[in-house]
Amino acid sequence: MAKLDFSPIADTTRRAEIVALLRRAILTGQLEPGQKLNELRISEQMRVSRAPLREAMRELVQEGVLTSIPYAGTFVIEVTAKDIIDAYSLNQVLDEFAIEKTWPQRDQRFFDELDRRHEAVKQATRAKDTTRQIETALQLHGLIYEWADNSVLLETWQRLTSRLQMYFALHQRARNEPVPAEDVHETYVALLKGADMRAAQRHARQHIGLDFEELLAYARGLEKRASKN
Amino acid sequence: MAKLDFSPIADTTRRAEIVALLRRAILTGQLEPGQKLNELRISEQMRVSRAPLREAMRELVQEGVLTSIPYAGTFVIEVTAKDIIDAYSLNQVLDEFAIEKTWPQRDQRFFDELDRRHEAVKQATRAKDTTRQIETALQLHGLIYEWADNSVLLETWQRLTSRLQMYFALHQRARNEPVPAEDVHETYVALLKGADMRAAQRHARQHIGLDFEELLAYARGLEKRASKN
DNA sequence: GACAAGCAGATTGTCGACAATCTAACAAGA
DNA sequence: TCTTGTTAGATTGTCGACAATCTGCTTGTC
Repeated sequence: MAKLDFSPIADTTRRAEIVALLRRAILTGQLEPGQKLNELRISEQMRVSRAPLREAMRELVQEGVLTSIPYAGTFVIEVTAKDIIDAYSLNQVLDEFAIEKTWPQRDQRFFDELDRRHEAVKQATRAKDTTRQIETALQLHGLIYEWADNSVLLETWQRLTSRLQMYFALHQRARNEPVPAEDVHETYVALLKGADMRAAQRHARQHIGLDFEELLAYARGLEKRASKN
Repeated sequence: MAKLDFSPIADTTRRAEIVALLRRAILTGQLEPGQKLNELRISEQMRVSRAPLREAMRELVQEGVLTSIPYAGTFVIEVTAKDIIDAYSLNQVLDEFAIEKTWPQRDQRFFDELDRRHEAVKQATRAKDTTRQIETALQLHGLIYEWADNSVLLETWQRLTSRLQMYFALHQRARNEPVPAEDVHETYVALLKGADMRAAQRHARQHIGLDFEELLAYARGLEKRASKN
């Protein structure tokens, strides 16, 4: 018999679908930071009872994109400048580690996948689909984590990604500008294919630092608005 | 009026208590890796309905100490040698980062807290309370994370800690030996009080590496047993 | 005896209803 | 006017029952 590896079949619980729906709504900014999630209203809209909805919300709380106060409600997390700084500085450290672990494991499959994801970003950019652009850019960036062969690291990155995606989405949504058409990932991809690991690590630090400044400015704006209340 | 800052009052939901109970049972090794958690049985034992129990289990799944398969059940995670290696190597990186961030913020309160936690470890060691010894040692270790002033880093550490605690507990339980009476944290504490940050970082790497070898041997043993089935 | 179909029991997933708690508006008193 | 007590409404937390799914056994067939 030919050895064929099937992917696990999809989770067919309502809970899993609710998690996906809610996560997407949060990460694309459709649900705004600080907003309260009314269980009854949402469960009616989704045509689902509160039980699986509540379980889904528990997962997202643990995932870090929701926060829950007993008997008061569950809310989308607030975004502060400090949160963004914290997430980014940790991300830099993890990037370095991921690159180090991935480096000796790079092979043709890695390079192919790298190109594939890079292409996906370019396509989303051409289509001016900002949401998808953010998604694909993070997926491109996540490859080094998937290749690092460290399950705990990968988990950590995925948690971090949720927030980064949310931050970027809010940022994009706020400035409401056409996205940059130039390809900012060209150098990154080239360095990952190259022979100088240190250079790749350095670039990851700086490359990330680029959008960081903008993001930070946005977060500071948020805080200023909040303090006026 | 005297300015007194109250700590937030405790969560008084059944769910929160169930989470605490289950987590403790898992992290102390009372619930063995791979073991299935029967919802009905547990809910009856705790005199609680399945709803809050299930929500609690969702949290622990997301926390990484349980794993869930739809319509099949929820299980305590299995521990493999690779998991331990992964957790440890990430922990080393995070330690370095935490020390770096904590370093300029060290003050008298930090040193006092350091001594307090160190004392707690020594006390647990004298009392030969292995469970508590693991707990307090991890708390001592966690101080640099609390002091680093990076919420995302702290979260990450707490997730990692859960597993580390579980690994240590299983290890202790397996070898069933009296715990080391000598104080292995003396140098670590001294270095954190000192002036040489690099030295502290180096020691964190090595100090952790110490028990690591033993832990790894235990994990390898586990895998050997598993493969016999 | 080997094997597939089908059935029974157990377990998880989901539902609708009730209990506990919070919030905000209002009334009463200093 | 400010504070405190009360109450009604809304919302979250919890419960017990039902539906969907899985597992292992039995039965029948070859």
